[in-house]
Amino acid sequence: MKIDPDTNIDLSAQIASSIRDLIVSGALIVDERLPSEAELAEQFEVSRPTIREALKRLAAQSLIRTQRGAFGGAFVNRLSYDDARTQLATTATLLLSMNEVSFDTACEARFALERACAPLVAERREEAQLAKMKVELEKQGESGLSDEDFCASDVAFHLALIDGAQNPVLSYHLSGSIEAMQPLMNMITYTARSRAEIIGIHSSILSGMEKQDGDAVVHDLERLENYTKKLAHTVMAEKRASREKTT
Amino acid sequence: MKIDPDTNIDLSAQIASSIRDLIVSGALIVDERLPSEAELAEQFEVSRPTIREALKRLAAQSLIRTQRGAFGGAFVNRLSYDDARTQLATTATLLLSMNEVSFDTACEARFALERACAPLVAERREEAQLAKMKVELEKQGESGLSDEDFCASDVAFHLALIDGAQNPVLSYHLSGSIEAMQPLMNMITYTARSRAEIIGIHSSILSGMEKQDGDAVVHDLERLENYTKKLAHTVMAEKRASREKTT
DNA sequence: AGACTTTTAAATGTCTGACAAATGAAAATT
DNA sequence: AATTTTCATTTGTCAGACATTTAAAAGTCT
Repeated sequence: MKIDPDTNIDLSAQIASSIRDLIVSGALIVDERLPSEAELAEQFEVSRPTIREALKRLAAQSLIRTQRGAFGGAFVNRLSYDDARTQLATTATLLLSMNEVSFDTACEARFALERACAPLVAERREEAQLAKMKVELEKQGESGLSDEDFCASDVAFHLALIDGAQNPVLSYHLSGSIEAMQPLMNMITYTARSRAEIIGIHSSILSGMEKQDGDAVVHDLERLENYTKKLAHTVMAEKRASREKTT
Repeated sequence: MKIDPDTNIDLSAQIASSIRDLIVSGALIVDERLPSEAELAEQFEVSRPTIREALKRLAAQSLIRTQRGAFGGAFVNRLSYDDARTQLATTATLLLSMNEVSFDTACEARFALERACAPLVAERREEAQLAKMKVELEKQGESGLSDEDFCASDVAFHLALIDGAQNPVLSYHLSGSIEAMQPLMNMITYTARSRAEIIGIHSSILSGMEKQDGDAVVHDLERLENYTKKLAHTVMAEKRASREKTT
């Protein structure tokens, strides 16, 4: 193992990249221990701090974990769905906030993805999901509920929905996207939205699932998408009006 | 700014986390310069190597970039779709390889996601996408094409398809998932697959798009999913048979 | 005055060496 | 045999130094 010091890329980035390749390719398997920092430093012919920076890069991606003490070291980490989901939600959030994505575009993507699993969900839904959705639906009807809690319950409702597909890979992709977009939507629309309207649609989704009617669920999700977009347009129009008034 | 040294968590992880929060919350905006490593070390009351490890963690997530020299430093990075896609593909690949996801589950998720954008694609597709898909389709018919190149062209075909939705958020989620899963599928099925069969379905997808017939595209994607699953089952049955023969 | 070159200061990149803290194995003791 | 102590190993953190890069500032020449 050796690294090219002539390029202007960081040594730690190169080393991280070559170790990452070993993990992704399967040459290093889950729970396998990497050589100690001192040994890696020798192998790559760099100093220990450089190796450490490389390992921290990998740790930031949850590719390795480290343990102190004798027989400690860096171990290849089994990437959990939870870790992956957290990363995806962060990335998706930043992608939206930093790239001037229009509300309609984000909204369209979120609902297109959710509708993708509606047929599977309707077919496979089990009592556990239905019960969870019922609980959230009732919570959304409570009068003392804060906007934050309503939003959180909204997210929980939709996460329960997609889990109904019984497909962890699908859940991973969708939950990341929903967790990133729902707060954004909430922030924009909470002033104008009617909880009753949303609860009505949610309730209809639930009954569609009970009847295992995928088409009905798809249709309700379309209604929800349209309602959300309409709200956003209303809010934006109001903002524009009040801005023009002050100038 | 101060950090708790009494917990078991690395100082560099805590510092990275608190800077990450500033970025995600918008307190630090794109292209804003962070204090120099020496200043950060003073603010957080830790040494420079610890600060550096924290910054490398953030760099690994493409949240910051660094520049050497006077007036250099660490800057909040605008997360590009490309960076985000690369990260998602790596994460999704590892999620599949490390968590014993069945082929059917991965395959189902990949096609459910792709079908999600089929209606949008059919409606909005432009000449650029159609042309790109035509090019790939012709390439797939060339007799001298290696398995690797056929697979790469397959990926390119589907990426062009989803780009037809003209929704970068959707493209991000889908391209990551396709890039992760297609090589996996290829590895499993390349021995048994019939290129003619796949090309036939691709060709049908293309004509559906030309006619802006979303339902037809969805139907063809279902055919492709079923064919892929069937291939995988065949291959696995053969493997099982040869294993039993040797024992 | 304007264009070019040189200097310089500031910042990251890397290295050396050291000590602290954790941790499990092995040795010593009861 | 069970418990305690010792010990070696490894990561976590620190201090200080030098190399390298970079752009601004100063200096020089036409």
